[in-house]
Amino acid sequence: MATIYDVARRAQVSAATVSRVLNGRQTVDPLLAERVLDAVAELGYRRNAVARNLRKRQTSLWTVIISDVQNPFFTSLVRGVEDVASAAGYSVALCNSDENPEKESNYIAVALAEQAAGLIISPSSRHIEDLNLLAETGCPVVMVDRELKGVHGDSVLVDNEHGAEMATSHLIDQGYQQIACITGPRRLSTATQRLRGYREALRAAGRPVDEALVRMSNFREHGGYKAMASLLDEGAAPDAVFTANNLMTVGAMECLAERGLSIPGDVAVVGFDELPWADLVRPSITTVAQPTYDEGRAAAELLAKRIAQPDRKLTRVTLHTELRVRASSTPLPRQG
Amino acid sequence: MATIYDVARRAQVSAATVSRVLNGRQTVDPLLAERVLDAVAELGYRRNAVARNLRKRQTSLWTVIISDVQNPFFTSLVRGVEDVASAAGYSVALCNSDENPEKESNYIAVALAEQAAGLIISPSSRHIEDLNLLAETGCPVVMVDRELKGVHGDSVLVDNEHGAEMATSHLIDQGYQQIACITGPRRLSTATQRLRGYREALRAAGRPVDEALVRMSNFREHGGYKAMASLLDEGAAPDAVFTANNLMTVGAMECLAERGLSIPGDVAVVGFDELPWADLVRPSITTVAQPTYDEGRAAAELLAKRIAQPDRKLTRVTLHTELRVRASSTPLPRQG
DNA sequence: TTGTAGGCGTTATCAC
DNA sequence: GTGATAACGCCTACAA
Repeated sequence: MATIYDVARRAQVSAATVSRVLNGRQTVDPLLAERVLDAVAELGYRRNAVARNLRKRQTSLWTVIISDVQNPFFTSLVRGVEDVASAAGYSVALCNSDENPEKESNYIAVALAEQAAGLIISPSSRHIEDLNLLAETGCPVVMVDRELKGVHGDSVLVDNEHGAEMATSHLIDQGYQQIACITGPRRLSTATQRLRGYREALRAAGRPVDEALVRMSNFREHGGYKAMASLLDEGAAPDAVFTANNLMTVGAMECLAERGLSIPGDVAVVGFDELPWADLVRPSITTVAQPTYDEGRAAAELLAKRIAQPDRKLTRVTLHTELRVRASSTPLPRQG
Repeated sequence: MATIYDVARRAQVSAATVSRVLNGRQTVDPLLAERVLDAVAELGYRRNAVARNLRKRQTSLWTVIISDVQNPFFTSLVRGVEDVASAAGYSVALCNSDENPEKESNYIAVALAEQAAGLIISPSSRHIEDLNLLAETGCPVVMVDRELKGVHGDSVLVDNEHGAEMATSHLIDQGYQQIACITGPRRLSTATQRLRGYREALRAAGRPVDEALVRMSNFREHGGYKAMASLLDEGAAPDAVFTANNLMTVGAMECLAERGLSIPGDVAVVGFDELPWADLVRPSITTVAQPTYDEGRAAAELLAKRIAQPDRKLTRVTLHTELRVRASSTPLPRQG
């Protein structure tokens, strides 16, 4: 590979001049600039980003750590991040923690070692210290989807509690009596907030909260399946269920189908998060929809702003969810 | 941030010794090693990967460029890559070209500038020269899913033609007469190979290939929708359709549903690629399934091998597809 | 405006 | 086995 010195020699200027031409900040004699550009083209010179990063002590790479690449919620979010990032001149490296604390920790370490310019993360565990270390060394951290108290960073969330309340109230309004809830692991703010919304809705309607109707699972498809099975097997006899994320909704529905239970005839279903191709699934599923793409955009915008002004006040953006009523929770109008 | 010199000073050794301890290749007096490790812990020292990469002239980062993060086919593939990569001590940075040649080109340039240790790509355009440049500078390239002739690199493919043939023959066997085909853009090998398999199956059955029944679209959901609409509107009157990827299958089905056409009663459907949650979709869809996860693994294994032995013979791995017959192509057993 | 020179943090090559 | 010392390729005071 040609270096800046090779270019300099060929253009008969100093390496400094080459650097200046390439970075375009300072004024350079047009004649020299042209010679440099010619030499660059002739040699096929490409700047070594590693050397540049070492010298400048910073990269133009953002690290994005999401907790599940296979969940369409996150991939849509990533699209939002990418669009903003590339408009702002950054590249995005996506990492998949797979809800695995060890992998997450690993990727945080890589971001630190590689001097990432910024990190956007949907935390799947409580690596508060690691994240703060990152922030201290000048790599701003933005949390998305999930909150992690004690981390010095901006965050983008949705009104989880409100969304869960809407979902549950809707089931109450539809006349269901034994409404179950399948939520995620206690360590994740989304899981606990959605559970809180469920409880709040019951309380507001004067209903008791029956703990036998609540399951904490793992936000994965199989987790939803197992939780649903456990609800049915242990005699809680739900006539409706609120599932706190999209993959668990799928799992729960598979469990119901396997047992020959009809939706919503035997058990009604409302899920948090949209499912892609919702229109191909029968029955179509009532969901609490999040603005996933916009969450990604918002996170990226916060990151870009913080890089520009490191001492900016910490901000927390909350976006809104929306209840989309479909067939899985509306028993009356029987389809022909 | 502490540097290696800070550690050296604290441990009262030279920087070289610290480096040796950290890299563990050479033998170091256990006493000194312990002092070094203590100093590392006390200072919270973390090695600067950028400096290390500059000096070693190589990274431990793999770049993976896929053409659509939102397509579950690719996310599953990425999981395969990740598992092998992390076992081999590499980190994976995922980039989404979004079937956009410009974005792709950009990410290739980044991989080059950042001195990636290797690149796995599902090419969405014909940047043959860029990829060869990469390969020449010591960053091996592995192509996956799609073939790009003239690129110096290994590749992992599936038997696209055979899969398409199975799909089409199956429709013929089921008695369909007017079998349409919706495939992807001509520049992608997957699109042309699957089209070829479709034609081959018709020919083998002694059927004419009616070009009015063929559409080349873009491998996206909306593309499948439009192609299906065009088939219906322009009077080709298909009674079955073979769609050459998963997203277009969804689009085509949506189009059929919108027009009140039943599947498979009015039009049968067989799609290439599995759909996630295929069991929730009604009717369930007959597909040509690919071993997506294994494709990722295979690509990663080829990359690891090539890094170990740069002069290894170029190899091309072909994995097998499998026809999974479901309800969308089997008219007879009417479901109650 | 241009060139010289030093350093970003590591690792590799020498002597010792 | 250990310690100086010189790169790796680039950017940026500073001097000219």
